[in-house]
Amino acid sequence: MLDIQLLRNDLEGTAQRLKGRGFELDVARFQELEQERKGVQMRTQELQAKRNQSSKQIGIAKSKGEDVAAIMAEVANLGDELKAAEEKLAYIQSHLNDLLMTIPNLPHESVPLGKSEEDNVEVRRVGTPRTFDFAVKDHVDLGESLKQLDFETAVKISGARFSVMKGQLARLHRALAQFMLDTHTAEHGYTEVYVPYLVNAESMRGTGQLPKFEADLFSVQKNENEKLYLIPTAEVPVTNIVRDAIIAAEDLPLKFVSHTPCFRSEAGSYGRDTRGMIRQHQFDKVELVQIVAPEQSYAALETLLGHAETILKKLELPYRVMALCSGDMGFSAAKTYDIEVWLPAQNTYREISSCSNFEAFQARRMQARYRNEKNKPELAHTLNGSGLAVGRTLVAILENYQNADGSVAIPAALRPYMGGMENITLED
RNA sequence: GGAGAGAUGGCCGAGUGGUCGAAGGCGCUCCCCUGCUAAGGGAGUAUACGGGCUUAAACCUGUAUCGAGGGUUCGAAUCCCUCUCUCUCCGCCA
Repeated sequence: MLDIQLLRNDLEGTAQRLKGRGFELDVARFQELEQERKGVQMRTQELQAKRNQSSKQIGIAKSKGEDVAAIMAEVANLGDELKAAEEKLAYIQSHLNDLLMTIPNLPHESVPLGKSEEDNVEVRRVGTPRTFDFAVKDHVDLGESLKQLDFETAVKISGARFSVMKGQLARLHRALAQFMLDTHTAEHGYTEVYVPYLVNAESMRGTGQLPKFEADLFSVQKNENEKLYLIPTAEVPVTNIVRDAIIAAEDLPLKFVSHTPCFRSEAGSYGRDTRGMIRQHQFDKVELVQIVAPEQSYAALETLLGHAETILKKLELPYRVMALCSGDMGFSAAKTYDIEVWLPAQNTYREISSCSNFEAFQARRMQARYRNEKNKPELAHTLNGSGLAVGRTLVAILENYQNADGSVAIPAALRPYMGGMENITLED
C-alpha cells in the first residue's frame, strides 16, 4: 500500500511513476473520493465534538444535581445527522481504501524502465553452460526413464500440474531443501522458521496477494464465513510474523529462512510450461525473508541476492542475474532481481529465484514497525527472495548433470545429504 | 467436542454508565543530586487519522481506538448481542 499522503501531495507525479510500471491510476476517482472524504470527515468530527462536549456537560450538571433537560434537548437532534455523517464517512473511506489496496508499489529509481520481460537488464552471468557431446534430454525424459518421475500417476491422484517423485529423485529433492536450509542458517545467519501453510485473508492482504490476486490462490472453507488460503509462497506466513508488531531497533534486521510447499492455481498461465515440473500447482521452496530498517533495505537486497546465488555456486549451476524492469515487477515490489538458471534442454536461462525489496509497501499494510532513533514507531522495510525454488533446482540438476547413459551425477555439495551417492541411476 | 475463566498502553495491572486516553507499578527518556557505582528526587513517556501552521519537522487543535463487529444511551473500557482468540479442567488425538 502506498502512503496516502503521497497521493494527496503529488497525485500527478505518482500517477506518472505508476504509469512506468504499466498501471493506470484513476486520478479523477481518487480526487473525487478524497474531496468528498475531506468535507464529510470535517463535518462528522465537528458533530462528534459537539456531542462529546454536551455529554460532558450533562455529566457535570448531573453530578451537581442540576437540571439537564435543556442540554439534553440541544443534543437530541444531533443524533440523526451525526449517524448519517458517520455512515457516509465509513462508506467513502472504505472505497478510498479499496482503491489504495489495488495500487501497486512504486518502482525504485534504480529500476530500469520497460514494458515486459524483454526489457529486463542482465546484471551478471556466472558459470559457463556445459557443452554436451550427446543429445541432451529434458528433465521429463530423464526422470521418467529413470523411473523416478511420474506425471501420469500424479494426474490420476490430483490432475494436471502435479508430480510424483520416487526413490533417489525424491531423496534428492529432500536433500536440496536440507542443503539450502543448512547453508542459510549456518553461513548466512538466518533463523529457520516453521510456519502454517494455511493462512487467513488478513495475512494475504498484508503481503499483497489480496485483494487483487484471489484467482491465483487455492483456498479452503474454514467455516461458514471464513476462508483459509494455501500459501503461494512462504513469504506470506513468514513476513506476517511481524504484522501488528513493534520491533525493538536492536532486534533488526530479522532474518528468517523457511522451507514450505507452495500452492498456486496459476490461472491465466494455461499453455505455458505445460510439460514437466517447471510450473506446478504445488512445489517446494526455501524462502529468505528480512525485516530491516529503511536505510538498510537496498544494501540488504544485494546481500540477500548474494545468499540465493551462493546456493547455485555451491551446486555449480550456471546462472545469470536479471534486474527486472518496471513493467515486469510484481505488484508489491519496489525492486526485484530474478536469478535464472541455465536449462540445457531449453537452451535458455529460466527463473529459479526472485529477490525483492518491498520497502514499506507490505509493512504499511501489515502495520509492521520498529522503534527508530527517536524511539518513535516507524514502518520497517521488508524483503524476500527464493533461496531457492526446490523443484526448479531439481530440474536444473537433472538437465545440467545428465550423463550420456541417462544417469545423473549428484553435485558434490549434495552428496553428504545422499549418503555419499554419486549418481542417480535407473531404479525399478 | 463438553464445562469454566479471561482479553485494558512497550510490559504488569486498577477501573461495572459521566470532567477516563484511562489510577498505580515496571521499563524507557531528560534533568537534579552523588567522587564513581548503587540508591534517591523531579519531569516526561500510546497509536492512527483529520484540520491549522510549515519546505519539512516541531507545535496547536479535533476525532477515533480498552480483542473484533453490532446494539442500548445525551454519554460505554464499564450494560446487551454475535464472533475471534487465550488459559484451566474433561474427552479425543499425532
